[in-house]
Order: sequence, then structure tokens, then C-alpha cells
Amino acid sequence: MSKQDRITPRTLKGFRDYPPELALPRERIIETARHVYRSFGYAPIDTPALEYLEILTGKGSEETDKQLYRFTDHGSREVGMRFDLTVPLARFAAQYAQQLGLPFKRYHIASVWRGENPQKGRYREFMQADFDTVGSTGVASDIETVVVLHTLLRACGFERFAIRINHRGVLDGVLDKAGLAGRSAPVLRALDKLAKIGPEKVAEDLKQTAEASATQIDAVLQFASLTGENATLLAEIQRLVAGNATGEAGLERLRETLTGVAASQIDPGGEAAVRIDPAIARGLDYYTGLVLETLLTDLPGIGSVASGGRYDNLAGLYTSQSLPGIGASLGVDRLLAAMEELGQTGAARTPADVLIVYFAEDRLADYLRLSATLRAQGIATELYPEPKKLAKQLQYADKRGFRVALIAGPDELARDECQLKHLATSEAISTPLADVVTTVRRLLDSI
RNA sequence: GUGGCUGUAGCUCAGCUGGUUAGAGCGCCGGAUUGUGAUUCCGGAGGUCGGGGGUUCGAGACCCCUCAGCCACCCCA
Repeated sequence: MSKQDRITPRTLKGFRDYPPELALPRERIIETARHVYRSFGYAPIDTPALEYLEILTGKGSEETDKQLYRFTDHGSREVGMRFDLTVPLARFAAQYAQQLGLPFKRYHIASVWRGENPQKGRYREFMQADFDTVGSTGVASDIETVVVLHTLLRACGFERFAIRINHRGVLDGVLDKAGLAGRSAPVLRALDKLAKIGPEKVAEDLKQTAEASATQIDAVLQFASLTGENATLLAEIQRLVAGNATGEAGLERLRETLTGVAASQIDPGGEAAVRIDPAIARGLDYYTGLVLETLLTDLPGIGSVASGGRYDNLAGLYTSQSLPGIGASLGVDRLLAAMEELGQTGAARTPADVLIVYFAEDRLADYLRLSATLRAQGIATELYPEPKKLAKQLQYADKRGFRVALIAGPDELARDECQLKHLATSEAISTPLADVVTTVRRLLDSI
């Protein structure tokens, strides 16, 4: 093939490749999410990447409709690629409601697609790790959602983050009292931008998109600009929603949620990580109760890495059965981008801990036996594939991020021993072959 | 989708108002060191200047188109 005919290897805008040093921490996030979700009793499901177009359109917001990847398949069906995992859950729950039984708790870790312009932490193909409880309206599920997110972020190695929570009922109450009840969608959308663009621009926005009066704008901004400790906020909000049933109910729910979170003892240091934020509204139309977003303290600009909320009737478009639920979604690839930016991805390019040096060509059987012994005890072990010179193999071990090199040349083998070299400190110790597993394990534990 | 900035070696970047054979640091390969990597010394390889077209005696630089990244709008994970 001539040079001109050759196809340039490249990836589509907004789509990315994951080399080992990225795929390794990415898989770690996925495994952590899976582990945390399962520990709370959520069961895995999976659904197709492609759905009938009618399943997907008109569900998230008009924006998601615009971003939908859609096409006609080979059988002339109008189809679309899922843009989140919540809509497929709604379809799934409606379709199998009879067999599933309620409440139904599921997690779903999979890729979704949105045709929007990419930025850092914002891709056209990205993975979400969702967990939801369908069929329960109790506050316990609200509490659990916050607790799961907190546990998950901690398990991913984050200490500095804030789960910001709010309640749509409170928002509705405030809007109702201000006489803006019918215009909640544009108002909430404007509110959502408060932290980013400031009160003046939000006011302008409210005036234009929601045709709000000066008094109305004032009422909304006064609410959204509230800051302080959760207890203070609860009291302030109480004042603002007083006399409005929806608002008071929402506030009470928010209070119960915070009390429950405290009882869950996820945050022994206090309430710092879970905070009421009156400006959190969420653009998605289907939320009706608790709404939440998670921001990383050291990288707020990348946006929410995990968010969600309560929806009272997600499956209403597919079934007459009422299927309320609550859940949240971890943005796996956004969190990964944040970790990259913060230098938290690590440098390892191998999942194995031990590299066995292929030292003497005629001792391959010994090396294979040693490899098998270590692996049988759960120690990930790679045997170098060729009897190249020692320096080469050690260099390889170092570059890939192995922690221990096992060296067994003719001298060591003659004494039924091997050498274990700790790559980071360059310390080497000798150990009898019979003890190799315990010694390696001790070495790895000490690192 | 709209607008702005950017795109030079594997990586980070330099390259003055267009002027000979496009540079640096790091990395990579080889050797000093045929049983010990990451340090030191010596040598070496590596560039369609994102891609295509145009202006010009001459383009990495200027113009147009295109692809990609980043940022903003919008929206969100």
C-alpha cells in the first residue's frame, strides 16, 4: 500500500483512547463503584446501547434531544444511542415491573453518548456509574443516596469534596410564593448558573427568559444566595417558605435527610462534606424531590462529578403503574479527567506486582513454576518473555511500575533460593524458594 | 451548534516583521558496565512543522478550507 493510500489512524472528536496508564485507574474507579454499590445491596443490570428512538426522545430535556445520536438502522428502524442510564432504567422498570418486585435497587455502569462540544472532562462518549432505587418514596432512600455517594468518593481516594443538596419542593415553594410557579423551568435553569455567572447576570437572565418582575427576581436571588451552616440555612429557608405547603414539606424532607446522613456516621468530622446549596436546581426535567451535585474542592471548574435526585414518575411515559425512585450517577470519565489533572492517576502501566526475570534460558521450567505458585496465591505475576540481559529486564520492570523483581539465576537456584528486589528502594533480599510467597507478600505489604 | 485561542521530534516547548541543511530540554536507542533498573559520562536515531489548497523567487510563519485539543455560550457526568 502506498503512503498516499494509507489511512490516518485517528479518533473522533470527543471520543478518546485509554492507554494502560489511564485504563488502569479508570478500571479502579469502576471496580470501586461496583464494590460500593453491591455493599448497599444494589444489583447489576445491563441494557442495550441502542434503543428505539421514541424511547429516548423527550425524556431528559429538549437539550438532550438535540444531542442525541440517532440514525435509521439496516431494517429501517429509527433508533438512538442512550444519552444516560436513567431513561433506559425507566424503560426497563416499566417493561419488567411485574417480575422485578418493588423496591428494586439496581446499579448500571456503562457508556453513554451525547453529541455536544467537548471540553476537559466533557466527552461525546463517556461512562456513567448509576445506582437507583425504584419503588420507594421513603426518606431512607434519600439518605442512602447521599451516603452511597459519600462512601464512593471516599473509596476513590477523595477527601476534599462537597455533596451539595437541595430539594425541588423548596424551590417550588419559593417560586410559588413569588408568583413564578408556572415558569419554574426557565427560572431553575437560570438559578443553576448562579455560582458561575453571579447574581447580576442571573437577574438579567430571569428577566428575559422568565419575564420575572424586579420583586420576583429579588425573592429568587435572596433565596439562592443564602449561605452558611446547614442549621442556619434550614432556619432561613423556613422563613422563606413559611405558609407554603410544598415548600414546607420539601424543607422538612431536607431536614430529615440531613439528620439521617448524620446518623449514618459517614462524616465523623462534622457536616462539612454534605451541604445545603439553594442554588442547585438541576436542568433535567424529571426531578421532583431531592437534587444533588458533587464538586471536588480542588477542581470545581470541571463541574459535578456525581449528581442525581428523586423523580416521582419516571416511567410514566411507558406504563400506568407509578414508579417513583431516586438515584445518582458517578461520571467515571469526568472523575478520571479530574484525577489526571490532579496527578492522582499513578504512573503504573501494569496490573502485576511482581516481574520474574527470565534469567537462564534453560531454567524456564523453574520460572514457570514460580509464576504459577505466586499467582495461585493471588499475587499478580508476569514472567518476562525472553532471556534478555538482566539490566534490560530490570529496566522494563522499573518503567512499567512493577513493585518487585524476582531474580533467580543459576547461583540462586543452586541454593534453592531467589532474590527479591524492591524496585523503589533497590533493596534486595534473599529468600528460600519454599518461602517465596510469604516473603513476597510481606514485601508488598510493607511498601 | 455558535464564537475565541492553540496545533513544530515520543513529551514540554523555542523558532524575531516570510529568507539557506528546523532547534533545546526531557525521553528513546547503543556503549562505558556480558549478574542488577531509576544516578553519571560518551555516542546515535528520530520531524508529512495536524491535513489539503493558495499567495510568493522563496511559507513552520501570510490567506482560505478542513481535522483535533482547550476555553466561553448552551447544557451537563
